Amino acid sequence: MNLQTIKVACSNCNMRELCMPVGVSAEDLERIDQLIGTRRKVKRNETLFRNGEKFTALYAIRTGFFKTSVATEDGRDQVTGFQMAGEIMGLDGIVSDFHSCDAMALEDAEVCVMPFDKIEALSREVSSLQHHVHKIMSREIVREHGVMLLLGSMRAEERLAAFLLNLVQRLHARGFSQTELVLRMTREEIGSYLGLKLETVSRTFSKFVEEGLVEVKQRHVRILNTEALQQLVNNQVVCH
Amino acid sequence: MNLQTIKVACSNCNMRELCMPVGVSAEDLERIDQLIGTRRKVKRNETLFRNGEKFTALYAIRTGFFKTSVATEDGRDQVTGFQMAGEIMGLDGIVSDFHSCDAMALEDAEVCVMPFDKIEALSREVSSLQHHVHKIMSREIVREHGVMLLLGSMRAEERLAAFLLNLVQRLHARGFSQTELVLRMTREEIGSYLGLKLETVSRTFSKFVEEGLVEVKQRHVRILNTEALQQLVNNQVVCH
DNA sequence: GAATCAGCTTGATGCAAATCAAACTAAAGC
DNA sequence: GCTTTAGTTTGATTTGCATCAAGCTGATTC
Repeated sequence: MNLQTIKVACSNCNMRELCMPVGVSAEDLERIDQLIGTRRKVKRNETLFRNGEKFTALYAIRTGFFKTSVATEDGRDQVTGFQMAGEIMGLDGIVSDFHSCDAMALEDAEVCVMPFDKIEALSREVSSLQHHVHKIMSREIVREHGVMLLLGSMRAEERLAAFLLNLVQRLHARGFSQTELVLRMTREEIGSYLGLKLETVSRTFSKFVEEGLVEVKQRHVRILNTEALQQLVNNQVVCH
Repeated sequence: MNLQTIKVACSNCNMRELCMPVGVSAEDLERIDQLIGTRRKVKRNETLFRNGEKFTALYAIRTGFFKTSVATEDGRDQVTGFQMAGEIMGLDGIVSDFHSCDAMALEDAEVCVMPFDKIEALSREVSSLQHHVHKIMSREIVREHGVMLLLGSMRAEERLAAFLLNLVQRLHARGFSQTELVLRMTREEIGSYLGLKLETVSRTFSKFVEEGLVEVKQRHVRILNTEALQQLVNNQVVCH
């Protein structure tokens, strides 16, 4: 059983500034605390929700790392994103009341379950929460625009560089290193996200290593030249 | 000057069932009418909003056809969608208060301007409107998942087939033919959306014509074999 | 009605990434 | 410890789409 009934509070959660609106009165914050009915633990390789399941809640990641993916009838699938602590999952389910993608934990994880009817009810009373929910959804739309740009118009090197910089930037915002990271996903999952085959991902990593842009040891990556990666993404000629 | 101050009402707009929540009381519908301050006409090749402009409102298309696109610093751009009557634009601006994409009319158009602060205020009072707004944003997220799948894992033929079927399906929902359509965009714009070059789009159209799947005369397209196109998208072998 | 132009088609060629294949590595299971 | 397995790297080859190039079509302008 994955459900815990111990009461938890956003007000003393260290992810608060990522999940929750800022500048909320103590009174409103207490009400926002009520949103979270339960927490749920999800083990590595288990799904938080699956395509076709009834939508009931949004999920805020407390710890762990997820991937979301969509699939076609003929079995191809596409990773649509990687999510880490403080990020919200489940927005895909609102439109039809059923989830339209899978969310799988890539490492043991814990999420806060926020029943969506409660979110809507409280949003009607706390306008900062209302606006926050709108921003979260808008942010996801804008993020996906960026992925479309990547998939539609970038070459393999540019895609991988953009991917690494994005990951490390988000990790940095969570207090981790700006230059070192541990990949929680396989080369195949990276490839699926970037519209490449795993061999191409591997070769591109090797190329970056040869060029001295990164060090790679299995899933441990150290970025040696952030600027050069950034220039790659911007399609600028890198002067050696 | 593109602003009109004549009062317009959602309650007697024939796009209502596309823009607005269904099953709303007469009273609430009257309040929803108040959302639309003005209409705005946008001529072909003019922009409704641009990347970097202040976000103030969402726009519901009354007539006409738009494309939205994002650009990188180095000049590449990516069409992120084509929008038609009844669809909502501007969601990208909520997160940062500034638009992050361009919206350009591909034919003379008219939109309803819905100031976002008014939407939020009324959403707090009319829960059906609130849920409707959430659904519109969720629908956009799910749509973009589909585009990611297309860009990340489909071949040129599959992409174009999916594109045509999607367009014709949306047009059909608006009372147009299930088999005939007029493309409002160039081959280059289709290519940008599908992650292909215009030559590839053209060649793929020609291939479809050779195979008897469609008739193409300039921008007029008649679909002759919907099922075969659908099988192409699903990557199934088509038996001849 | 000739000239211009944007958009489209088609052909020839090149190349980036996919595919096929094999070997390597590290972790997990017995 | 040895075996198995999932994941990764690297090489050889193929291929689908991009690129380059030229000509075509229909609309617009003078």
